[in-house]
Parts: sequence; structure tokens; C-alpha cells
Amino acid sequence: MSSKTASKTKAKPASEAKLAQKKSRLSPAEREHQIIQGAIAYFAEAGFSGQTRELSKRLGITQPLLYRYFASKQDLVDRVYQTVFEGRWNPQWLALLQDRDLPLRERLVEFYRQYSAATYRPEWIRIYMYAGLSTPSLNQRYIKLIRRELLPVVCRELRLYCGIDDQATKVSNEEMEFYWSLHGGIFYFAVRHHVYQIKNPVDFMGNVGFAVDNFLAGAKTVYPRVVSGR
Amino acid sequence: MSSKTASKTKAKPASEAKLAQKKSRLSPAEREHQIIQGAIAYFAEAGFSGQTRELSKRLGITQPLLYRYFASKQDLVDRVYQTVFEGRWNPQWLALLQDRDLPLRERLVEFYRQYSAATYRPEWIRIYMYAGLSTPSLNQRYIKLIRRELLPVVCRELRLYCGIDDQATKVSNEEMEFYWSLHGGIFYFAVRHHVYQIKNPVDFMGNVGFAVDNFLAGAKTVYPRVVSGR
DNA sequence: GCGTTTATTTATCAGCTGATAATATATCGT
DNA sequence: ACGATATATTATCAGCTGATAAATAAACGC
Repeated sequence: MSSKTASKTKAKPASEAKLAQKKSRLSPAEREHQIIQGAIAYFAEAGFSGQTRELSKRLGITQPLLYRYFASKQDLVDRVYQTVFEGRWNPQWLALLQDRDLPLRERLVEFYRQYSAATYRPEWIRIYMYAGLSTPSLNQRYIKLIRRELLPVVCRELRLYCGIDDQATKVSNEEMEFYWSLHGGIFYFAVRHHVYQIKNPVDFMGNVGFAVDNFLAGAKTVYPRVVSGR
Repeated sequence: MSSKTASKTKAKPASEAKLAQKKSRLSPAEREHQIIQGAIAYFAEAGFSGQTRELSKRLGITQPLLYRYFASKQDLVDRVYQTVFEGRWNPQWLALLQDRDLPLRERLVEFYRQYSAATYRPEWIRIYMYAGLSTPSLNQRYIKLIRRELLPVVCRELRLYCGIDDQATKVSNEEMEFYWSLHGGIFYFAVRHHVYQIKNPVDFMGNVGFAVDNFLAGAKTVYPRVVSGR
């Protein structure tokens, strides 16, 4: 602490400091951003029962300063939720999935390449799981997004792939759940990796490729039964 | 509190009380069991950052009494872990899965019927997820059990099913991960149900049936590629 | 029945935790 | 260079939380 105070008082402008920003006074926007990013990292690790003092320590600021930018801890937690969950969904993925110039297999593999890069990160998955255990409403909202945006589109492509020419009939719950067994299997691979920290020598995208191949090969015979309700 | 004290002082032995045990003095074994069961229910709901006072309140006992039976909160938590995770695995499942008189499809469906009844319960799944986020070593141990007991057996049956006569060669990581896409997909269905509390009108076992059918149908062509490494 | 044993409660502590008020200090306009 | 403004720190509080010690009361042995 004394060394920090010293360097602050002396104000060494020559060395930009070894670890990024050592500037003591930031603009409100910068500071807020820094706090949120730090909070994401910290809460992803410790959960939302993590303490404001420990967070401030990691940020290199004092604990009361948090309360200049956020009215309460819950306020900060809400901003973390919002930041992490918002804007992860890329609408362009729908165009990719519907691009019938590519084989469905390639579209799905490419989708999971991009989707996993956007969401299968430790901080996203861990905060997603922490949220699910304490405040499932957020996860419910996310799952609704998936059910509204992704699943109907994929299921219609699946129908075509399996030789079902009906594109009009609404995609049923059974169809969506059927597809979700693939989606969930892939997601759970990431959970094992990022939450349980299983060291896995198996290549993620390689595994996705096999899973998609297997799903599509089986779907040719099974999906029509799902659509017709057996 | 006053009514409780009154009934205790008056000692009404006639009415056995509406809600199970209202007996104030239990044997150490009974009390310990009661505390652990209550702790499982409470920590499954609130997570392991739940407070000992709230737990004791739900148990209808005072908070210091917990410390007569458990040296510390961590001690109690460890017992909860132990109780929840221990003895969930039924070795007979291996016999079921290897019973070649039944079609593999039926074996797998029956296995997931029994396995889900034993483990896909709110308290198990939620504690499993809480544990994973804070103390993944327990989950790692459980996953090791699955990799040691379940996966090699299933993968060998799968080899036979797909016309691969090799039963000697050690089951590879790739094979196990390949099967895990089915296993994880089914598990994640339960996670969505018990953790995110998604109300799902789709029948669980019906969904399992389709998932297994799909997996096996696809495996006929894809699994040989997994075994051979493409 | 009476004294011993032991399960349970009451009282209490020390450290933690979110939050606020008062104080200090860096930055900016002039 | 200086005062105004706003950022950041120090000091501090009230309630919570795990844990312990002393007091109470139910059950048990003889």
C-alpha cells in the first residue's frame, strides 16, 4: 500500500506501468467499464455471493468507490447479467443456417464454431450457471430466445433435409426438444470443460463434427417419426 | 415461538403433531440424519453460501445445535456432498447394459429410465451444479467414475452394434466423448428442467427414446469413423 | 424418586459485509 | 496559478454470520 501511495504521489508519468492502467483517476465511463469487466471476471469465479471488498481489491480501487458507480451490489450484479447475456446472439447465424447452397452439415458445424466462440467461454458459462441456480428467470429468457430464433429455423432445415416437404406447419415442442438433444450435448461438453474443468484431450470442433454427423445421419429416419408423433 | 415453547412445556403426547416429528429430544443418530436431510434440501435451494441460522430455522432447531453434530459448516457441507453423491451409482446397470438378449436400444432406454430416477432429481442436480462451480474436484471424481464404469462398457456394446468386432482394443477418448454427446444431451434436459425450471410439456422418457433411436441410427455409419479416427 | 448424563437452548463474541458520511486529492477551466 | 468540480480514499456503522460457552431441561440408570 505504501509503495502504491508513493508512486501515486510522485506521479511517474514516464513509465506507463507494467500492467495496463495504473492511472488513478479515470473518467466515469472508463471506471464504470473497468468495474463491470472486473465484476464479470470476479463473479464468474466466486459466484454472486462474492464480496465487494474482494472485487475492489482485484480492481485496485477502494470498496466504497464501487458505490459511486452502482447504487448497490445488486445493481452491479444486474449490470453484469445484462452485459454478459446481451448481444451474444448474432442474427446473421439465421442466414447462415438457412443458406441452402451449403450442405446442412456444414452450416451446423460452422454455426457451432461461431456460437461456441461467442458463448462457450468460462465467464459466460459460469455466470450462466450461477444465474440459473439463483435467478433462473434470466436463463428462461435466454432459452425463450433460442426457442424463438434458433430452433424453428433449424427444425425447418431439418425437415427439408429429411425429405419432409412441409415448411408451413408450426414446429412442435417435440421437434424442438429433439434438436435440443444435440444442442445440449454440445453445450454440456463446454460445461464439463469450463465449469468442472475437465482436461480433455479431445478436440472440441472435431467432437462437434462427429456429433452433427451422427445427429443428421440418424435424423433421416428418426426425425420424420418425431414430426409425425411416431 | 411462544406457542412452540408452550406446547413443549405442556408436553402434549396425545397428538403426534401434524408434521412428522415434533419430538424435541432426538437420539444423536436421528438428529444427525435429520440435519443432513434438511441441509441437502436447503443447500440445494440456496447454495452452499446459505446460512446456518436459516437452515436451523427450517429444521425447527436452534443454530448452535448444529455445532454439536458438526464441527463446522464446512463439515456439514462435506457430509451433504458425501450423502448426495455416494451410492447413486448402481453396479447392476452394467449387467443391464451388457445383457445382449435385449436390443441395445431397449437397454439404453431402460438404463436412462433408472439412471434418471436415481440422479435427475432437483437436489442432486442442483447440488451437483453448485459443487461444480465451487469445488469441481467432486464432479471430476464423479466424471471419472462414469468414464471408468459406464463409458467403456457402453462403447464396447456400441462397437458390436455397429459391426465392429474388436472388443479388445481400449476404448479411446474420442469414442467416450462421442457417446457423451448423447449422455450430456439427456442430462442437460434435466438441467433445464430442475435448474432453469423450464416447464416442458414434452415427456422425458419419450424424448430419451427419440434421442437414443437417433443416436443409434446415426452411430451405424458414424461410430466406425470415430473408432478408426476418421 | 433422585442424581447423573446429555440433548438442547440462551447469551454472546469476533470478524465479515454492504453501505454511508466525511475527508482528501487529482483534474480542468479560466 | 488558482479555485471549482468531481474522483477517490479514509473512517465508520449496523446487521449478519460462523462459532463458542454457559445455562436449561429432558431422559436414563439405579
